[in-house]
Amino acid sequence: MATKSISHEVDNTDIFDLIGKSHQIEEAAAAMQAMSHPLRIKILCLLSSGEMAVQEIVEAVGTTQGNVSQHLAILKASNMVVSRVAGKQIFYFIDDKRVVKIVAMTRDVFCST
Amino acid sequence: MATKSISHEVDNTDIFDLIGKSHQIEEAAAAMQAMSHPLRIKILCLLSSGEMAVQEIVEAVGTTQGNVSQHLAILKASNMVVSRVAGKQIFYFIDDKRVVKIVAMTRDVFCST
DNA sequence: CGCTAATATTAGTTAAATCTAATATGAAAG
DNA sequence: CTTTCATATTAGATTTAACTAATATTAGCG
Repeated sequence: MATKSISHEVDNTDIFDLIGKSHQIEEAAAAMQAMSHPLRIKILCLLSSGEMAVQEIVEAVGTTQGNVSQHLAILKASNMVVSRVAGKQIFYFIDDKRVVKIVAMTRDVFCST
Repeated sequence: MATKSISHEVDNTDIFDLIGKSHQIEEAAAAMQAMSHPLRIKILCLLSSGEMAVQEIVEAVGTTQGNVSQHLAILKASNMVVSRVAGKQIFYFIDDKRVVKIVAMTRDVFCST
C-alpha cells in the first residue's frame, strides 16, 4: 500500500467529489435503501399517480395492514412520502419532486423492454 | 386471502402492473439494494468515468482492501459491474447502460443544489 | 522454485431489516 | 360513553448485511 502516486490519476470532479460531497452520497444511499424493498417500490409507484389511503394500499399490494404501516413509516422517515389526515383515514402521497423523478427513472429503466 | 375479487380495482397499467411486472419490481429492488451503501455508490461513481483496478478503488474510497473486495463482489453479483483480468490486476467497470443511467440519475438528483 | 504484489475468501461478531401476531390509539357514530 | 373502523405501534423471532482480521489464491518476477 506504499505507492501513493497513481499514474492513472482519476479526475472525478465532474462526477462526485468524494471527499466534499460525502453528505450527498450518504443521502443517496439512504434513499436507495428506502427503495430497496419490493413492497416499498410498489407503494411509491402507486403513490406516483396520486395520494392513497392506507387501506387502499393494503388492498393493492397484498400484505397485512400492520406490515404496510411499517413500510409507510420507513418511507416517511426517509422523507419519500408525507401524510395527510382526513377523518379516520390517513392519506399518503409524494411531495418531493425528486422522489417522483427517481420513481419515474426506476420505471423507465426496469420496465422498458 | 379468500376474497379474490377486489372491487377497488386499481388501474395502474400506466404505472406498474403490480401483478404482471412483479419480476421487474424485484429486479429494481435488487438494484436499489445493491446501491444502498455509500461505499458502493462511491465505487459506481468512480467506475462511471471508466474502469479501475481494485487497488485504485481502495485508495480512492479509503477503506481496507478486503472490504472493497467484498463490496465489489456484491456489485458484481447484482450485475452492476463486471471485471477484466490484466496480469496481476483486476479491472472493474460498468458494462450495462442502464447502470450508467441510474448512476447519472442519482448524481443528478442528489448532487444538484 | 521461492517471493511478492494484487485480489479474493473465510470466519466470527455485531448490527440492522423484516415478518408475524398481537395490541394500542384515536376519530367518528350512535 | 361504548363501539367500530382505520391506522399505528410493539415485541419477539428470524434473516440478512456489515465490518474486522486473518488467510487463501494466483500471476509474474528473479
